[in-house]
Amino acid sequence: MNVLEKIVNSVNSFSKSERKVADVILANPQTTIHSSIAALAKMADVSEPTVNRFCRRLDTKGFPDFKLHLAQSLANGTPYVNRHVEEEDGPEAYTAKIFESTMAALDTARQRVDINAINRAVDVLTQAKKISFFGLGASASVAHDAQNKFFRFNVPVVCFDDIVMQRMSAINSAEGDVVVCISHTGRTKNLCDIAAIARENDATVIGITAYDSPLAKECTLVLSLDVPEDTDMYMPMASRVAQLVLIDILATGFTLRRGSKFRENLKKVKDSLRGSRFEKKDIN
Amino acid sequence: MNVLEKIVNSVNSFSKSERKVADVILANPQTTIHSSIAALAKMADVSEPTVNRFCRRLDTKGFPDFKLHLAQSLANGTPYVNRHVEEEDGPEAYTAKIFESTMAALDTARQRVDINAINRAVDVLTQAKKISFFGLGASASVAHDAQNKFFRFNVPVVCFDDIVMQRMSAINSAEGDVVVCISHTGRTKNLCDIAAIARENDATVIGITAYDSPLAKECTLVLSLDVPEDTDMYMPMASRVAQLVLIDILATGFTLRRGSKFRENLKKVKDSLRGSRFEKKDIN
DNA sequence: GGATGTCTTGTAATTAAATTACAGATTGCG
DNA sequence: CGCAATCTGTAATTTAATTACAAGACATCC
Repeated sequence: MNVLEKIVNSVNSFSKSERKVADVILANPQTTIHSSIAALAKMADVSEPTVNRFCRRLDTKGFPDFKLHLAQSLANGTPYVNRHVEEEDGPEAYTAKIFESTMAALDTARQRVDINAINRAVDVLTQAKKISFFGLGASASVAHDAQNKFFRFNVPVVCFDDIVMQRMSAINSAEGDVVVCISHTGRTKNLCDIAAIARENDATVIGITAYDSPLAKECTLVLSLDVPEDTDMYMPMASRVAQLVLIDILATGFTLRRGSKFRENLKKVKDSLRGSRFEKKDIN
Repeated sequence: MNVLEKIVNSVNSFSKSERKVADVILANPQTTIHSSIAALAKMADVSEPTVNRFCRRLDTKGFPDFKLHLAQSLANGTPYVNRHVEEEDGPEAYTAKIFESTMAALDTARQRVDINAINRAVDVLTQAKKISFFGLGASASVAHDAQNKFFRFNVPVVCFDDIVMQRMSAINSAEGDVVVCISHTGRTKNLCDIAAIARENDATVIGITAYDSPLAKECTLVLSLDVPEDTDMYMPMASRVAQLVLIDILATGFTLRRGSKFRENLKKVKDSLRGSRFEKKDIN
């Protein structure tokens, strides 16, 4: 609950002087946050400790902390919370909710992600002789995206969404090869097999999947994104976005590790696309 | 302008020590507002006056005033700012930056997206006889993802990332068919052709692309996502995430339009996957 | 290449602010 | 009316923030 509401709600439990303080604050909250305790005490015609006690009563650590809370209340933000889409939602509602819950998911992913694991993954990827991205179902498109990114780096990279091809590819892998297996749940049997086969053939296996999953057990290195998913929709949504961002991070780490000279190379790749596009001047 | 953005914008005009302060604050803004100037100075490994000078440089009266502004910024709903990855960034830094700039991109996308257009797109999609998703390059994986989602709805859906197949598919389209063309820039020649061909054959063409682009001109309906992209990296990152979220929104709108009975169908699809997976009980 | 001036940064002193401890006042109740 | 409990204010203490100043880094110009 925000502090302003809290003041209004508990106005009855205040003593006479505390109420004076409450009145002044409610009358000019904007002034309050820029006042010292002395100034506010004077405005409310009470003593400074009274103001301080008032702040404590509202579960804040003291006057400065109270001002902080008040400032936030005034800015009145409801940062991203996970909001579920409901049956009767209109377009505005579900659009906003999906954006917000995706952002909330990214926020938790950011907090939980293991930087060390990322760093090690980047290590492994930069030294790879060949990189393979495997995913099935919804994760297949993430694998495709990863291929598209790493392809630009001019390293041998493959991507299969076909179990048979994945299997063949895994069997042919060798030391120095890196296989990235992507699965939100980590419980897709076929993919676990692929990971096992790849490891038997001395490839390094990176899993973008859940900790403690069967797939994770088969991997050399696990990148986990504990993202809450709105299971009501029966579709992987936020989890897959988080996976993509993780791919972006790995790709970025890769380019940074390779140094600035390498970045020029990327520019060349991008420029090479120009021929297939309409120039920007054409349209303006 | 909010203080957080201000910090990011003026990062170049900072001195070495001030920059250290900026980094610490951007890395943990929540902690900052509950810290004393001494604690923050220690975290940034600078002296207390340096922190104070930093605050002054940002047009605040001093440290306490700065904390107030910061608190308001954090509450204001846009805690995430677009931060560019730089050469010397370590894993923590670039990971945080990519997460944050992606969230910032989603935030601007949310604000700029045209709800009416979304609603009409959902209309069109629910009535489609057949849905086709076409994309090239980085957008191909978005098209794949869309296919995966809409496939669950038990509607005829195809997806091609091959120009020839796209062309054939477009030529064979008819009234009642919906073609979704995905391109961040909207300037890929081949895709413009596809859109034109599909329209000539009476299909409805939805473009997930930039306004005023050649592709947009060929479309019946344009869904635009004006997302700022970190062009230094020469890779589509945030734009593609925004596209995916848009796909999620369309898919969600689709299911809601179809009603609750239809949702049960989705559950069935999901349950059907169970056979290919390890049960959750197996691992706990 | 060295000297000079400017800009940055830190140490120590000062000032301002907030908090605590305590004592006086007020109110309610027997 | 008197006692107890609660409330409120004064003064002392502590804590935090700011200022003043000096040392160091850096660039520039001779």
